Parts: sequence; structure tokens; C-alpha cells
Amino acid sequence: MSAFCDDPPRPAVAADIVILCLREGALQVLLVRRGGDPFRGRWALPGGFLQEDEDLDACARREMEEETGVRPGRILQFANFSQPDRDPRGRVISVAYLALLRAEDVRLKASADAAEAAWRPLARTRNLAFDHDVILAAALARLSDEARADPAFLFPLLPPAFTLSRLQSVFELTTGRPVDKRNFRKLVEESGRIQPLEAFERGAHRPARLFAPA
Amino acid sequence: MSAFCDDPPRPAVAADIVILCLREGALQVLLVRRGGDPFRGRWALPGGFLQEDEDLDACARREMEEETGVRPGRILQFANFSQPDRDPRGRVISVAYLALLRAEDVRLKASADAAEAAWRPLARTRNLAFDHDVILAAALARLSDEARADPAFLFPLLPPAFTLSRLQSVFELTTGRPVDKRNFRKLVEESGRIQPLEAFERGAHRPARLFAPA
DNA sequence: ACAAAAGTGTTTTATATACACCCATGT
DNA sequence: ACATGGGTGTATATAAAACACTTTTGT
Repeated sequence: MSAFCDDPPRPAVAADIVILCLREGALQVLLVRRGGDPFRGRWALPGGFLQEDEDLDACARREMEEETGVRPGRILQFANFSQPDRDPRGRVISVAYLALLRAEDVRLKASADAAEAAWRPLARTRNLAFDHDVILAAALARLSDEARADPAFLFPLLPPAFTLSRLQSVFELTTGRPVDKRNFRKLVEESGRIQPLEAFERGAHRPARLFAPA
Repeated sequence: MSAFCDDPPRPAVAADIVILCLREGALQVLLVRRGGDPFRGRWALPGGFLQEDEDLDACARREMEEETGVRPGRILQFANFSQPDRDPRGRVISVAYLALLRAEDVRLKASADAAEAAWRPLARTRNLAFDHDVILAAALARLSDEARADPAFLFPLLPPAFTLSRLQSVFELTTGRPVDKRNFRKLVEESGRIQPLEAFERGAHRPARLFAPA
């Protein structure tokens, strides 16, 4: 006898993770090439099934660490995907997460079910396996919202010390819109989310002050 | 042989719904008294398991219609609850929804697993079954956010025609804070979300103009 | 000297807040 | 006449947006 009155169907539950970084001056997403059917050879978001002893956040963190070797700071659960036919193998509910990190921290590993893992620029990312195009689009929309609400959301994409110009360029990449330099700097400096350092970045120009998260 | 490489555990997946209405001048939540173990006799949020042929939104709508007889306008998926031990019967992932409706539209029915269904004032709602206290609290927080972002979110709580005073009082109930009458009216009237009617509500005072959603 | 990016304030506009009195009806 | 809630406008404060030139370094 089941412990449940109505013997519910039991879908598999997976956490799929949109892991973004900054590479080659653009946002890139971590994808894995599927080693088995369905969608063999197609790119997909990394993810994996919820295990017995973990909640969804723990599952997402575990999968992410397996894939990247990086223990993510913050992960954001942003939507569920539950169309009955979204996975040809059977019923799979996908809980989608967004995570930001630095490409330099990542040592990509081919994991159990990923033949290959790679960073892909968002522009050239289409025709993913399953409904992952939709999941990715939803993640980017949410990223834009979060960044607008608080640019500090983007800190994990950047090194521990960064210039305001760099933060602004990431902000513009994620929101899609250019912003005024003076207004942006004022906003961020007055937000209390950063602290100025006594260090500077040098280049073929005036040195730029570095800032760190407050 | 499983269609899945790693034969994932298969939790039950349920939609639990925080259904709110306006009754006796307060927000009230629809609860069901549990007819069976665990938590027999305790109040719980209505909800039910995801079926084979439906996605989560459809599941929430179906459960809600079963419970209230009302086909909800908008339902809002606002969080997942996935602690491994949140249900003593076994693994159950809860996807939580928020829905607003009018108490007058509801004819409460005792459903399959609900011995009794009733509206309960939020103030006296505690010690719900499972982690439903937490789910309810999260729903109220989200409601407050949505109402602040756009008071039109609250329209489903009200009849098809309502006075601005009534809308304001609901707004104050949901956000917790009193607002200035003139500022609130200005905001709502200029939002384009309502249209004035040539009808008035009478009482022991000056008649109040009625408005309808735009 | 030139190129390249860093840095810096003020003005304008829009939005949010604070605030008090008269009006129309029922009793 | 009085009690009850309905209805209205302005002034202030805060936040957002627009806008251009000078500074510092490397080459």
C-alpha cells in the first residue's frame, strides 16, 4: 500500500543551470555536448537529477561543482519547466537556476553524462537540446532584471578587484542598454556595495582605480 | 532498462496553492482540514499531485477549481519547497502558487483528501501541516511585492466594479502600510489600469464612484 | 604630440511624498 | 444638524536622466 492516498505519478526532477561568465568581452554560457540519446551530440545546459538526500538548491550546487569545480556563491532559482513532453524519455520537471562565475576559476571537466563541456558565446547559442533555448532566454531576462535592480548582482562575474568601467561594461552587456558613465558611477559608488581600493589598473591610458565588493 | 542513464529518484511533485480572498474586512486564506495522516485534523494549504498529462500551471488550476469551483484568472508560481524531509510520507516537491479571488464566487466543496475546507483569517492562521506556514509567509511577502509594483494585481480580490477607497483598503491590507488617499488615487487613476464608470455606490455618505479594470 | 581611457558636477526632469479642507448623502 | 466616508490640488523632496570637458598615463 502506498503512503499516498492517490498514488501520484512520479516524475524525475532535475536542476538545470544557466552558468554564465565573461569571456572574450562577451557573456558566455557553459554548455555540455550530450553524449547519449536523446539529442545526442547537441549542446545542452548542464544539470542533473535531484537526489534522495538533497533539496533543489543543494542539487544545483552539486551539479555545478561537478561540472565546473567551482563552488558557486549565489545561485538563483528562477523558473520551473514542466511541459509533459519536454523530455522524450519521460516525465522530467526541470527547475532552472542561474549562476554567475569567473571563467578563470573554472577548470572544465567532462562529467558523467557530458561528453564535452565548453563556454559558448550567447550570440551563437541556439538549437539547444530539450527546451533549453527557452530556459536560457528566461535566464537572460532574469539576469537583466537583477542587474538593473542592483548592479552588485554582477560582481561574481568579475575578479575580486575591478574598475568601474569594467563593471559598467558588464552591466551594459547584461541589460542590453548603454548607460551614462557619470550616472552609473554615482549610482554604484553611493550604493554602498563597493569600496575603493588604493590600487590601480594600468594600461595605455590613465590608471583606473580598483574597487572591491563592500 | 531505464531510459535514464542514472536512474534518478522520483519524488512526487505537488502544486500547493495559497488562495486568498477578502472576507469580513480582512485577507483570508483557503485551508483544508486534513482527513488522513500525516497531520490528520490539521489545517493545510490545498494542493495536489502533478498528473501525467498536465504541466504545473495546469495542475494548480485544476486543483484550485476542484477546491473552489472557481476557474482562477491568474495564478502566480512563486517558489519551490524541496526539503527532503518536508513530508513524512516520502519525497514530495512542492511548487507553490498564489491565487486571488472573490469569496462570493466560491462554493466550497470538500474534495477527495480534504475533510473540510474553510476560509481562515491570516491573523489566526498558524501551525499548518507540513511546511505550509513557511509557504504561506512566502506567499504573503510576494503578494505585498506584487501589489506595490502594481495595485492592479489586487483586482481579482474585488468585484467587477469597485470604489477607489475599497481598492486602497485592500492595498493597505496586503502591503501592511497606510498610504495617502490623494497620492494613491492619483497613482491608480494615472496608471491606465482602471476606467471610471458612470455608476456609484451609495451608503450613509456621499456616493462613491465605481471603477472597473481597464 | 597624440591616443586612450579615467575621472568629475550641474541642470533638468520625473517621480514620490507630505499635507487639509469641502462635498454629498443618509439619518 | 450631524455623522460618514468621498473627493480634490499644491508644494516639497528625492531620484533619475541628460549633458562635455579635463586628467593621466603609454607610446
